[in-house]
Amino acid sequence: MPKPEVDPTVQLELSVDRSSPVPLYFQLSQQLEAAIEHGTLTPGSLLGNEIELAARLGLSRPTVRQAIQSLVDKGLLVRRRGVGTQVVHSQVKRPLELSSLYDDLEAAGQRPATKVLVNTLVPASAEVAAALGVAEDSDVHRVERLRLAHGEPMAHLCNFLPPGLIDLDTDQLEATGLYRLMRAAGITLHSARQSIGARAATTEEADRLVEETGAPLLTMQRVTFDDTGRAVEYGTHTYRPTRYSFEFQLLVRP
Amino acid sequence: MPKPEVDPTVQLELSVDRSSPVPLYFQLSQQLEAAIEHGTLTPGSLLGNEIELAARLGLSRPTVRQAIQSLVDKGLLVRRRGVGTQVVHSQVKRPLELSSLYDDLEAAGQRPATKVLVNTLVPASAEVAAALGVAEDSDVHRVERLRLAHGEPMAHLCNFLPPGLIDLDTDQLEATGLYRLMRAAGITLHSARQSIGARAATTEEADRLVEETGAPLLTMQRVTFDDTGRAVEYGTHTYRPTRYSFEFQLLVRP
DNA sequence: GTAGTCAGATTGTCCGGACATATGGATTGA
DNA sequence: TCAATCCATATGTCCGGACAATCTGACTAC
Repeated sequence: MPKPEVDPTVQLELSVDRSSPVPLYFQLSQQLEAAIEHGTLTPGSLLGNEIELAARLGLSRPTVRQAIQSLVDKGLLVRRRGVGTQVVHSQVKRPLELSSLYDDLEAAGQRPATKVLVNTLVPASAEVAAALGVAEDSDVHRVERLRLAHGEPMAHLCNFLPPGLIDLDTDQLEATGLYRLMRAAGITLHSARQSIGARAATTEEADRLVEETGAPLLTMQRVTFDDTGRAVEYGTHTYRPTRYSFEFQLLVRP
Repeated sequence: MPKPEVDPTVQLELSVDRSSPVPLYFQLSQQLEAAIEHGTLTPGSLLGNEIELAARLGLSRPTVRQAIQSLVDKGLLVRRRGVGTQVVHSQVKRPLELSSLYDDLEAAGQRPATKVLVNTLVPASAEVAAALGVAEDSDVHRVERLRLAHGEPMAHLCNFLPPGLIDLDTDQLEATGLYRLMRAAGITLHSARQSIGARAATTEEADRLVEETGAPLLTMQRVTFDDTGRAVEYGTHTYRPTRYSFEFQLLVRP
């Protein structure tokens, strides 16, 4: 008598292209992720065992494991020894990337607008010098931007960057986000140290964001490092809490 | 003429115990992490190549790679094809875990105190029912706590939990954090969806936290899921922004 | 002197196999 | 009936090897 449970990957069209330069494990993980996203692999359903999956695809078990592991790291799958690998039941979306406000807004379908208020070289204050790891009073870029959504101000972004890293063109800054410019300049972002808090708006801050003096503001400070450990950006941002909040998904590392 | 550069791992005392039940790759990664933490492996220094390292330890290259990879995932190491693996230069500390306020405070050396204000069963409101995935008006635990540091209120924590999961003892809640109780009860936390914002304090909120009405408050909402996808906790927290802010480190996933 | 080329070094990907270990259900025993 | 034991199953760990892709630096040609 056959088991009533049917392995859902059997019906799934999985295939790899060995002539492609894309790694095999990556091809597989992308197909599995698409199937989960699309609902073909339903939450809670068990993936067929690794051995058989490898045999069916003509791959080795380590390759299949590598594909599955990458999805486990993303929080989409859970493995249980002696049981199998199953699709996580909850709605995992973004495991908290180093997010750019610009990308966030764009993903939400709100075409963000940016107004560059300041784009100059200034001597580094003690605070900025410490954050960026440069000498005090040495020249650093200072960029101040106002981010708007639906024509209303949403956030005030003040950033400092060490000189020589990137060419800061005002037009480009208004057309896209700072992180995209940095990535386009060949900088590989590695990590960032963030601090999120709140405080009452000063009169100056309130004027910029069309709020009342003393209104609550959401604040974020961030230092971003590239993979050599250099600080490549220091930012102090203020957000209107009625228009923006930080939303993200965390994964518990096992 | 010998190269002036010396492979720092040569001086390092690395060894593995094959009789131990601890996986070999884990033993190695822990020793490397300790060496980085301790400063024996200085930032920017190159790890010896994987082949030689494996030979010296009597391990296979996949095992050594697995150890190194786990540290790369933690953001402590960076690999470059054709170059080698080097210690990241910046100060990586916490890659943002699913943090418990209690643990955070304890790690900061502030012995946190907790006062349980409410610990009862209540019918689930529409909001709570939606977050926890239970029927509206069905019974759920409601726990309200005041977290104090140095005798001053720091945060007000309001949590809802589905029934039957855990025994909520008021004394235990005052002695430790909620997450520890859940882990101790055999619940494996998997992920959480968080939202951080700010708003002005209502009179009731201000009274609880010894603030003025209208003062800015930092707010956090969170739904936590276990590895079966069940929502195991929904919380609405308010923090005094002069006493607390969210600090964490993000890693860019390559 | 400068640019292009080439070789060595190192990680990235992949294979096929072996044994260990935890899980859950079926079998067996009291 | 209920509890303990056994066993099939699936993942976890580990091995040794092979070739490809990429980076660096030195060499060569112009």
